[in-house]
Amino acid sequence: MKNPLHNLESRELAARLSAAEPPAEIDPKLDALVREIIERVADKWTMLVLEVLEEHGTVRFTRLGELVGDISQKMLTKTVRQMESDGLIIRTVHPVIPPRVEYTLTPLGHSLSRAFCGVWIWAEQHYDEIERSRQSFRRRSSEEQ
Amino acid sequence: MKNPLHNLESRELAARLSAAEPPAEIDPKLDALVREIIERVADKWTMLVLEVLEEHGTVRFTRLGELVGDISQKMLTKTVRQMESDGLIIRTVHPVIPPRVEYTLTPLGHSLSRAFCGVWIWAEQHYDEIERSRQSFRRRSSEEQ
DNA sequence: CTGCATCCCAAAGGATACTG
DNA sequence: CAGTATCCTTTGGGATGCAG
Repeated sequence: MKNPLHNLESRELAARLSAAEPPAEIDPKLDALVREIIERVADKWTMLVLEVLEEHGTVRFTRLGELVGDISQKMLTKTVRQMESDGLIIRTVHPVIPPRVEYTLTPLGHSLSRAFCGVWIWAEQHYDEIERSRQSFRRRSSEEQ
Repeated sequence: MKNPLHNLESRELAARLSAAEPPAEIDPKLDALVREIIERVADKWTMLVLEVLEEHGTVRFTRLGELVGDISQKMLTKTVRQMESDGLIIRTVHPVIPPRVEYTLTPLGHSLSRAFCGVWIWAEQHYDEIERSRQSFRRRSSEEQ
């Protein structure tokens, strides 16, 4: 029992067995898997790397870091390893000195990029609305004494 | 200078001024704003709460926690406060005892939900592909001695 | 150049107790 | 019920040094 909010099972269960709510239309295992993916993928560095590779194609390690922005090399390494493991990017090592390692999106990575594209557009369209909302929220918060 | 990967400005700048690369088509300030939104919004708890509210409409605090899953009440509070500040949800307090606080998506929240919908679908369609990719990655990693 | 290893600090997040 | 406050542990993530 990890979730402290989950201490009402009997009541919940009874309500669920008796009541209006349909008996859960989704497979809980699949749901957990999908959630795990969402949690993994809803990560700022992952999304930023994805975006950079979508825009610039094949990119080397250091250049990738520059394009992403304020990311440490440690986080960059970690992020690309994870993305490689998930099949989002391929990592090509050219056995030369100095080493040359290139990263590029896989078809799976491109498909995620397209899926996430809607969120970028949304952010561009609504950032000012969010900004205003934050200001009014701060105002409301401060004026309640 | 926050990014240790950024120590090549002079070369970079020269290359940028001289070369093939178009002189940056985007306003850096706006880019920073959009990135901040993405970083904020590409958060697992935010996305899960968004999804729950999209599916269940108006929901009370405790019920929201149950539906989201393994979230502590501390994180739930923090997440909904932030989402309220960003204008994604509205929080309605009914002055009764025991207190009744209800959360529901704003139009802005719904629009983000729709934008992020593509990622959910992507996750459902590709989770098995990711799973297989991870397994083969682990295999490749372990067999290189 | 592209990392990995290490140390270290700050932020995320859980557990528990308490309040209106 | 819906939080806030506190304490504590875990993780994220930067800095630095070193290796192939």
